[in-house]
Amino acid sequence: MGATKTTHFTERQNELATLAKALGHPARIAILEHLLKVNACICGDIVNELPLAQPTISQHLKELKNAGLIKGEIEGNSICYCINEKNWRKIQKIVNSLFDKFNSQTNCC
Amino acid sequence: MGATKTTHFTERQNELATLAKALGHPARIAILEHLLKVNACICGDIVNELPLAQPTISQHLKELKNAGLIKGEIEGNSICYCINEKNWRKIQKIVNSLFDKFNSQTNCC
DNA sequence: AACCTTTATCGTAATATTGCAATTAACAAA
DNA sequence: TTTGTTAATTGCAATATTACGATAAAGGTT
Repeated sequence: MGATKTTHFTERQNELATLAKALGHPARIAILEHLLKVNACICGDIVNELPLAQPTISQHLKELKNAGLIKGEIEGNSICYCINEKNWRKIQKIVNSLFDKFNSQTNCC
Repeated sequence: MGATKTTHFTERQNELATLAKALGHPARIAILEHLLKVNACICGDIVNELPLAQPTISQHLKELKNAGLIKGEIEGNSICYCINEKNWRKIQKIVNSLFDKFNSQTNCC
């Protein structure tokens, strides 16, 4: 096979996995960190920052956008990407909800 | 191509991406949540919990173990899996170090 | 209009992931 | 030793991801 059996898992499990997957590539981490660093959503110069071709960057930006991590606004003939403020903290909470489930008191080994 | 260009990114970016990747599948989220729920590291009955064949579960467990999220200890002829206490919080911190970089004051859009 | 700049999309090749049947390995129990 | 139980490994098919050249689309500039 190879196809992920998403239907067998809960909505929440799939959502969390999808978010993690979006973060699961160094180029996308690098893109996010660049956006976080410059704060102002400087756009296509991400291509100059990273050692990847323009279509590849564009593809990664699309995935980050689909995951809700970033947003892009048209500005003249270029596009301004930046952190999706509305979702960022929400996604952080979703991720932490998994990590916070751990209780070291009752862990057996 | 298709091969991820890990060499072009920092150690940290690759580490974070690898961790996120390990979390990037609903089956692995489900396995982690089961381990978190039962607290005692009940072992191979994960296979009974999830709608996946034993070799598939075994493979997912291996990936979670490689990522440092869980550990497995031999106990008789079965193996006891549980959350890797030592790494769990550390990994949570690594993930949060990304999310905490966001400063809504200076975000432009 | 013709031209340039910027970004998305298409097409395709290389590689990685997912899933499982079959088998093996390791150990316990009879 | 033989048998049973549990989990890892192997081998392979199906699918997904990654990367990029070529091209298209959209808007600005002259």
